[in-house]
Amino acid sequence: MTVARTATVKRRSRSRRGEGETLRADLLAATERLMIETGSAEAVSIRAIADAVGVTPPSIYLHFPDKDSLILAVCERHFETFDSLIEEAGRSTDDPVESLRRRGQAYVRFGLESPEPYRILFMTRTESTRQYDVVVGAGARAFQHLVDAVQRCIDAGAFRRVDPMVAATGVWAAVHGVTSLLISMPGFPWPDIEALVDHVCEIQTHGLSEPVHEDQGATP
Amino acid sequence: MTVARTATVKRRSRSRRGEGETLRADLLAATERLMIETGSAEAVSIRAIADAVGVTPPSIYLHFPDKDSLILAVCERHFETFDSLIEEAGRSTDDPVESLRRRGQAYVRFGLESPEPYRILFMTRTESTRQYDVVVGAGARAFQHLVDAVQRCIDAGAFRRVDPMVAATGVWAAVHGVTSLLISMPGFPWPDIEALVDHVCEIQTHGLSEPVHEDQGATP
DNA sequence: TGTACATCAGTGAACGCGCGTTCACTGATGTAC
DNA sequence: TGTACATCAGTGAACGCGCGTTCACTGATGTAC
Repeated sequence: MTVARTATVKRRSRSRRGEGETLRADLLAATERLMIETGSAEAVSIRAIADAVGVTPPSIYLHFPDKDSLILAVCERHFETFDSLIEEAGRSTDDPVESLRRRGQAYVRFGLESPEPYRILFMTRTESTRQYDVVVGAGARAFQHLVDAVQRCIDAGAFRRVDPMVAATGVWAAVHGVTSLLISMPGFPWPDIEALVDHVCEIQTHGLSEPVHEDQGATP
Repeated sequence: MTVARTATVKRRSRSRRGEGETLRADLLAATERLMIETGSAEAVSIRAIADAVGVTPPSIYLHFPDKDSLILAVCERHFETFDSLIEEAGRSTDDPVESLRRRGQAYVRFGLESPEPYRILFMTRTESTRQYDVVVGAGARAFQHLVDAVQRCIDAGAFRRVDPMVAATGVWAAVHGVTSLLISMPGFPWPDIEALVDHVCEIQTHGLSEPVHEDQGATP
């Protein structure tokens, strides 16, 4: 898929001396927007980005060595947004299980609101060393936050003494699963999304809780 | 990513009269192989397929109206394989919960053994009407099989009386989540894969079971 | 039994396109003397 | 205060490439008479 390039292009006025970096910011913003619009990094061309900003293609190379670096810089920004959104949601309560549930909901919300960044972060194969570094680096940080959240549930006695790494991976797989399916198959007859996300979170917390439990609010 | 095309190409000998359809089969096989090798349908070119089969590009159009149709035909075949593999695994036991677990394990196995078909079936946005028809048509059939399997667990009294549609979607999301993450991020420090898949299945069955249960084998 | 002919299963060359990237350049702007 | 000049922030044109697809054709093969 390729995005239509406008025939009449509005020229961006040249930056004042010493303000060349403003173009860099504009390029990042335009690339991000086009990535969201087209739905894939491959479909966003250097020419389309240049057009969107009102500049000629070669000027992009004044700020990024190649196209990959530009796409990667956009992904990096998104990973930071992603991590801080989840952390914020997790901090909004003192109850560790409820905190984990809110993290899960924030995760799905991020994915559905920013499907293309989500796709690039979590749904495309990370091949190049550079992409690997960015995604795995930032991703490992975010993942550690999740492991900590699971550990707090175990410490509070709400979860069984499972391996927190495995449990956290399972939680991640569950929220990623629902997010990525909703993104990939918008035409599928999904049940109510909110109910589905609640169910997924409930299964995780119930599944990880002690086998016998009566005060957790699960109706028999 | 593009696959290197061999310089010296072995010519396929022309089919005998009335046996033109054999090229069709060869094209499907070669396309499937190239899709697996390159990791994406976009990266497989008409020219590369023609080379692989030992034929010139235009002859492909004798059998498929365009590239999309060829790719789609490959996906269709894979969906049938996929569905029958899962069904076979599910039928290998009479216990409905164990049957569901085996389905989950077969699902992940299929994804890890055929990552590129899996990616095309479940991880790329289904946009074109034709792709939509194939994937949603075959997918809906496979999904109904899963709903039935969940329903059997409920009927047997092993699962709570949840909405089987929602529960099945949750199970799907869980196995899809772990499969797609393993495919997308091979470099991530995953825990032992078998233990992870077991854990994911266990969380689903435990999470869906009645809150109070002592004979299900979960260690406290 | 021999031959003209329709048909089948392709071929070879070319089309126009969009792509990432390079190269030599330009013109405004700030600075040194 | 005026001017030469270095530098900054770009431009315009072109490169080679691979792509999907089309078009007019070819040559072997089976069939009808």
